[in-house]
Amino acid sequence: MDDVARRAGVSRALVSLALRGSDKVSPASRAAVERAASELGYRPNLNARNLASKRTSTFGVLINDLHNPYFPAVVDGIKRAADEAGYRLVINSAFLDEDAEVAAIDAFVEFRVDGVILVGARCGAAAIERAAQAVPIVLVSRPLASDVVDTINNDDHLGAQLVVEHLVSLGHEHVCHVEGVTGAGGPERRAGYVETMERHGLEPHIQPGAFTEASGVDAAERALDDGRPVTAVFAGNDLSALGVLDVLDGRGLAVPGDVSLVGYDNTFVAALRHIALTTVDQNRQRLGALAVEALLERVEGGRTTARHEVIPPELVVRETTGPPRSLG
Amino acid sequence: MDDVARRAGVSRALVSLALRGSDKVSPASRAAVERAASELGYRPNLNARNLASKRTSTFGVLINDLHNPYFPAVVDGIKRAADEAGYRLVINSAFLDEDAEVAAIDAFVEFRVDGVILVGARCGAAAIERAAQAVPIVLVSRPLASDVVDTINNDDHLGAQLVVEHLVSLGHEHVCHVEGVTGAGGPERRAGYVETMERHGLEPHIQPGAFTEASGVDAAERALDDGRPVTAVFAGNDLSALGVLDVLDGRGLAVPGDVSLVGYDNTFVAALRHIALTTVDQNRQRLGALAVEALLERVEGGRTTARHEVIPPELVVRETTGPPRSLG
DNA sequence: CTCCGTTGTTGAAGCGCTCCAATCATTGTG
DNA sequence: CACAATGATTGGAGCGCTTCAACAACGGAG
Repeated sequence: MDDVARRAGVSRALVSLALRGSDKVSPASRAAVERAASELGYRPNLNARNLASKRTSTFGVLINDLHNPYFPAVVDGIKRAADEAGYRLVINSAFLDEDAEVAAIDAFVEFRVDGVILVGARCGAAAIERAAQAVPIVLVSRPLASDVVDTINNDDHLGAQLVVEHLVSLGHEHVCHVEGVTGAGGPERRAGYVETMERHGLEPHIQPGAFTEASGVDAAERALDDGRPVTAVFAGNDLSALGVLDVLDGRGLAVPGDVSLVGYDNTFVAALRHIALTTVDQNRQRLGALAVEALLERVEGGRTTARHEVIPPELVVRETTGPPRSLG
Repeated sequence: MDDVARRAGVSRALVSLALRGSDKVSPASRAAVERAASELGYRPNLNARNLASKRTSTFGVLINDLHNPYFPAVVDGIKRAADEAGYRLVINSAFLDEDAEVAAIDAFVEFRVDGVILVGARCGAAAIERAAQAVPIVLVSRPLASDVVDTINNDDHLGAQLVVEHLVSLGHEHVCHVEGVTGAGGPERRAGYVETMERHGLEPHIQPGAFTEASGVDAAERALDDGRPVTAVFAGNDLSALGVLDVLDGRGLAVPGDVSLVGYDNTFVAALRHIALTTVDQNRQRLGALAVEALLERVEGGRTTARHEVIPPELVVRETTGPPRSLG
């Protein structure tokens, strides 16, 4: 930086101002500085800048599992909103390891990011609230009743309701739900399912599961061997729906001819033409954008109370749902 | 840090040493420092540390497109190797935008990361080589004949050869290849296909395409309407294979009964039981691990010449390949 | 009892930037 | 023509850490 200043014939302070586009720099010196900088191949040192200015203009984004096709769209939304607000992003993934998650959050704190977005974090609430004392934190896709961190979630209860309404309107009465016990939103989806079924005077039929393809396979086999009639399956997420689909195929049951199938999340797999799964879209881009908005409110707006946002999801009807055979 | 020093009754310098686990600190003062630090909730400032020590112990990882299911496994391998070597990771994604890619690389340089790993980067070679003057760079999944950056790739030529050998050994003579023109590795796969076909005295049949599902659909339709017989399709990657699969399904052609199908990459989609696509595994974890290794050789080993690694892929036979109907 | 090698500890000098108060140059006003 | 107001520029302090030469304390060898 000294070199740049000397070469441009100005002081270091002016170089700093010019390079950051301050408006109190004469066009002449700005040009001189820019020429000198590019001739010297000068790159400002972010560490020094962050240290001196006591802010990083950076948000940390922690993704619980990079492998999960659910996340990219959320990060997409975050990225777009952050770009617009002039913030940089630092992404990290914990690959499902809780300790790694906490370590990653700590790293964000040590780096002094201006805010942290946790997407689908699995780690304990205590660790999160502790970190929240040092930096604003917003949780996406993980409900948490806290008054120190913000949360942004889709309305899982409503999403499940949409699914059941759709199936019922097609004429289904025997809708089985493959729940996602541990996963985020699982309990809410289940509750929405049960409530809506009962409102229509139908008997809930729940098979335990997780948010994986394998659990979908198990649940489907149990459901079909159970004895109770099943004309439609509402899987807890797209991945488990694929497991169900496999079993249906394997048993020669046509979809949606014999059994209708619905997933949740609208991941790109559901959109593959060869699968064309009816599912629920959470509007993940919006989820990400709202997370950034919440952070900005705290960082630049000075908000200190927690904000808990719940946005409505949308049913995406594709080719795995239709009227039950008896009506067909 | 001053507070910690005072509370522990030692100097700031000693706090620094103790917190980084130096071995020339007495157990007594180490304990005192650690207690003081945790009581005060002290978090070292990474920016200050990086500035003072002139190294960050961090590698920057740039993923060309977060949405592509190809990448997570590579990052997984990188993460594991970096952890082991005591390096932190900073991940970023450009979402297919070349300018964003260059900007992200610049950001890595400004942050003074110790090394950069570009996974599937699309941006111009010039930009990469320029950045390479400031920081060691290794390219994964993007061949580039350069003597300033390292590259780590799978042997696409060999992979294609494995595919053709597999199909030929099943009895296929009419193997169509849906190429991936622009994508990384596309040309090499094509060349491997052509060469192996010709070695077996078979006539190559190539349909242009890209590495997307939609292009697979188009290519498959063209191939089937073309007039030439087709008993097997070798798609450039898994995604385009899914497009092909959809067309085959739509036309009532059984897979592999009427037509065999092979992809490339072994993404998790290929492994879905409902799809069970025969494909080629690049050993992406290894790719990532080798990238870290290459970086370490430069950073800690002082290597300055370029290293170009090509690792052999493996055929993964699932359920979309079988003997052609005429032999069945 | 002195001298020296260890081991543990410290003060101070940076690292490369930002930011503030102070300075200088210029223009407009009565 | 002096004086204030405005705009452009600068020197220097300071951000929170690491590093290194220098120093204190201490036991063992001569």
